Amino acid sequence: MATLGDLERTVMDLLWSTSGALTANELRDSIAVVPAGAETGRELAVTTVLTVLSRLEKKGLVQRERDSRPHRYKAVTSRADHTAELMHEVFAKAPDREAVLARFIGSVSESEAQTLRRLLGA
Amino acid sequence: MATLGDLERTVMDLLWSTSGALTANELRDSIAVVPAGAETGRELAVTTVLTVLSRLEKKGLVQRERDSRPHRYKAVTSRADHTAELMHEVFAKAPDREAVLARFIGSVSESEAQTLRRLLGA
DNA sequence: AAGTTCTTCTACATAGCGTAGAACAAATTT
DNA sequence: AAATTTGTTCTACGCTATGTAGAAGAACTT
Repeated sequence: MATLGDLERTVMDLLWSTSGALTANELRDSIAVVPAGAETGRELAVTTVLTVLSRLEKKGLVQRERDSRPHRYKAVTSRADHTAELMHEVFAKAPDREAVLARFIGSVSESEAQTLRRLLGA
Repeated sequence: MATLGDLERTVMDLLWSTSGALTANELRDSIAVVPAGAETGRELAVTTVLTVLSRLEKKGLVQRERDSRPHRYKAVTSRADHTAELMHEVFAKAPDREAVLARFIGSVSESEAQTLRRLLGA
């Protein structure tokens, strides 16, 4: 799976935290409000957002509703799915999986370990 | 942590599967023998390997022994450590960790799940 | 000192991403 | 329907990461 750039990531985060589908303009507005750090709330050009959306669509992360006129975009998978997929991708490439798991487990918090125990169930 | 390119990855894999430290020439030779897929076993220029090694050093993935004359290079962390770190990095960025864990667990094999149970102890 | 071997510097091509104007298409208004 | 507004597509440019390596400089050998 492709790596996401900063803006791509921002857009995906917005789409992921929205149940419905969003238009390029809605996204543009939301992004302007959330500038990373102390930057001025500069507005992006809508075309910029559209370009990013097209790229995300090509990457298979975003689906576009072409019927409604201001096209609406939504994430294809949930953020959790996406993250888990990324993790698994990295994991699958390793030849020494057991060792990886051991170290990974060592890096999660106790509550997360708890969650894992529960999920792994009986 | 930075993403690795193909050649960078190849070099790291070689370093990871070697206990000792390797020289640029040794790496160059090994790479020539292991061309991805059906490509011809073309040799890289040593300088190419050296450039990559410098970049990996700058990224903190490789340590260089400057005392011995043909400098020797070795991986700073084990592959398992590196992989686990990458996984954790992705994981940490997710706001919905529980969901991520659930999906991740769903993607690992039964034997790996078994390993996880064991690692997580009683 | 001369020759050989190794390292560093510099450089170029390609690809991904942020960015957006220009041109084209569709909807809305008059 | 013509004009105007709104939205989409095409094209493009700059920057950075990466693969690639020659040229030049440094160090070791003989």
